[in-house]
Amino acid sequence: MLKKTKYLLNIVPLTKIPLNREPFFCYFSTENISVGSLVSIPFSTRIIEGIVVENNARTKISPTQNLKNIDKILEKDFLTSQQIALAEYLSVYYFAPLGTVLKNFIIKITKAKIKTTEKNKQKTPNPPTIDLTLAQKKAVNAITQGAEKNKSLPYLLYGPSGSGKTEVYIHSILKLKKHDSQNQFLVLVPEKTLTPQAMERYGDYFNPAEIVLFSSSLKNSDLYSNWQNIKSGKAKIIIGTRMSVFAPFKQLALIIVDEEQDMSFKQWEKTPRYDARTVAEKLAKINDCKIVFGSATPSIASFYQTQINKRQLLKLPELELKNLKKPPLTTTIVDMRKEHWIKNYSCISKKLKAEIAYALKNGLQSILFINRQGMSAFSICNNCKTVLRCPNCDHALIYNNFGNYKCPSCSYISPVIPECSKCKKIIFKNIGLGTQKVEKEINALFPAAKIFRIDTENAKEKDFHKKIYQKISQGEADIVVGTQMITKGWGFPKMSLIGIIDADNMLALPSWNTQEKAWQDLMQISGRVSRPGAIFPGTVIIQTYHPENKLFKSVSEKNYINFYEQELSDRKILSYPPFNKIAKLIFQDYNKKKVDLETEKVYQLLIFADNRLKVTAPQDCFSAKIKGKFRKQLIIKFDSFLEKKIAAILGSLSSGWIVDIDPISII
DNA sequence: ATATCCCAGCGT
DNA sequence: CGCTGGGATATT
Repeated sequence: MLKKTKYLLNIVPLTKIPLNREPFFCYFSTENISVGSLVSIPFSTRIIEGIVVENNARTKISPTQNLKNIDKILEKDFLTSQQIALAEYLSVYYFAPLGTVLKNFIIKITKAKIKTTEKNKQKTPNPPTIDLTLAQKKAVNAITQGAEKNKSLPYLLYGPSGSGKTEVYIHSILKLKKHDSQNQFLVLVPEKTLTPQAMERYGDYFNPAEIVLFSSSLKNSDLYSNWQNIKSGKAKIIIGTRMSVFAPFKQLALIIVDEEQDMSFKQWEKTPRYDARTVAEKLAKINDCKIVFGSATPSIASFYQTQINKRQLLKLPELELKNLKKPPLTTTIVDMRKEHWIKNYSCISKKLKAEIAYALKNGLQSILFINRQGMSAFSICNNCKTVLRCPNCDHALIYNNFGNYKCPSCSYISPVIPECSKCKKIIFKNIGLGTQKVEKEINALFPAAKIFRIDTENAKEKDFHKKIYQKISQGEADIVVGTQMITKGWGFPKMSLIGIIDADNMLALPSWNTQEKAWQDLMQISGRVSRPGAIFPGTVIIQTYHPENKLFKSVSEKNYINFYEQELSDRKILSYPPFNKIAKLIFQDYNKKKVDLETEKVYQLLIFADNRLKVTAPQDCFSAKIKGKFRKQLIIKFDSFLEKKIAAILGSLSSGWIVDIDPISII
């Protein structure tokens, strides 16, 4: 009689396990289940999910110890070995528990209905016949050269908007697809760009059945069926947001990171705080495939890589198509200090007012960009000058037109007549600008103009974007006043003027990459009036109280290299990336004293660990209190040779700490 | 998630 | 001395 064989499995439970412990646990199973399988296991008093990371495991646990049996097999071969390798990399690099990381690779299994749209998908692609320019051909050749040996460096495809980067992507894919029809291609795009229009472009060249989207905005069932199609190899072109790096690729041949400079590739709100660009590069290594980063305004980090020969630069000149010539774009910097000399105290300069008037007269449209919603930045007590703050978050409250004050951080709304926390008086003065204030001023200046205001305040309505888009393109708006939201994607043929009302506001927050962010935003906004196919010359007016800032000069000249070199030298002086790495450590707790003690303790620990380590003393976070929790942070700047020392400390931090590697901001 | 362990703080 | 509540800790 055969003795019933028991197999040992090492399994990572999909839950938070402290970093300084082994992430897996050992279980018995009657079946030798393959690595990557999804199982359920008894864990303490509950049943949870886990991923098998080793089978036939030898365990250090003595035979006398009672190991539990796994509960059941949920799905064999759920994750590929490449996915597990990638998860392990993320866990180490970002100091995130492996179980938490693996959760990101799990797609909720739903009974995906067989799509009846299958018939729809039979439409055959209809590739336009376009002759690639010499530069485009060169880029395609570089990217696809030596399809069998993939030891090539990552590429940076650098070309202005309208230089034909997408054609390079598509033709590279076509070529590699021809080389091996089983090849898969990942196109990573920023969150805001993942639209049906983005897919149409690819739909012209590829059979729609082999293109899938991958993003959290998809319905669960769609996401799961796309996930399965990627896994089976049926899906060849995967277009998706940052989370797509976690997809179960079968035979990945090329990764494209489009709009590489976009900050939405970094997940900063929750663990793992990963950067899809960093992860994609690792993904390319693991899958032995090629990777291309594309941008019109590359990130400093990426361009620096080309300078130290870690990335290969491919340049595309502006396309000069006969009937799609870009109209000229003039960028003017307006010194707002001079407006005061001519007794203009409005937030609209004389120059901007004249340009708006000109646009109105000629039936053209304008955008006024202001980086803040509401009527003002903050409000102070008329009597004692105390700033009106949120009781939960300590954040300055923002006045809105309804007479009450709103917390931008936790959605607290004050009574219509709040009182000063200090002197109990009820009169407040609004300081600074907001969308509502600008809207009001414009209304006063141009009472006949049709004005649209776009900010998170009114964007909550369903299909708001679609409606607004339609209204603007039908000419129902003369002037659009808006925040960040208006910067992406849109292009209207009659849009000819952009006014940046308060450019200084973009530089107000002191972070290591504030200038880069402002540069990108300004370039992005300018792009709204200088699109190929636009009919009228574009005008950009930048209003500032600091016209001497070199950033504005680079922007008005559209000189990336100028900006890059200036910024790089500034960063070198301050030991910021790309010369050093940054880690942001935040500790939060309801008890303020505990926060003070804990942050000070870790601060001491860090500075005693190595005196070459640059650590800032504990400081209040930009939002010193969020939802009742007090927050303090430490910023570490470190060279890669100190990584091990840092790792030892970061790995042993108590719960309550948030670790953000390569943070998007240090405030 | 939750049972359990640990210990400060307190009452007898 | 024991009881209790809260926080930290371990979970195979």
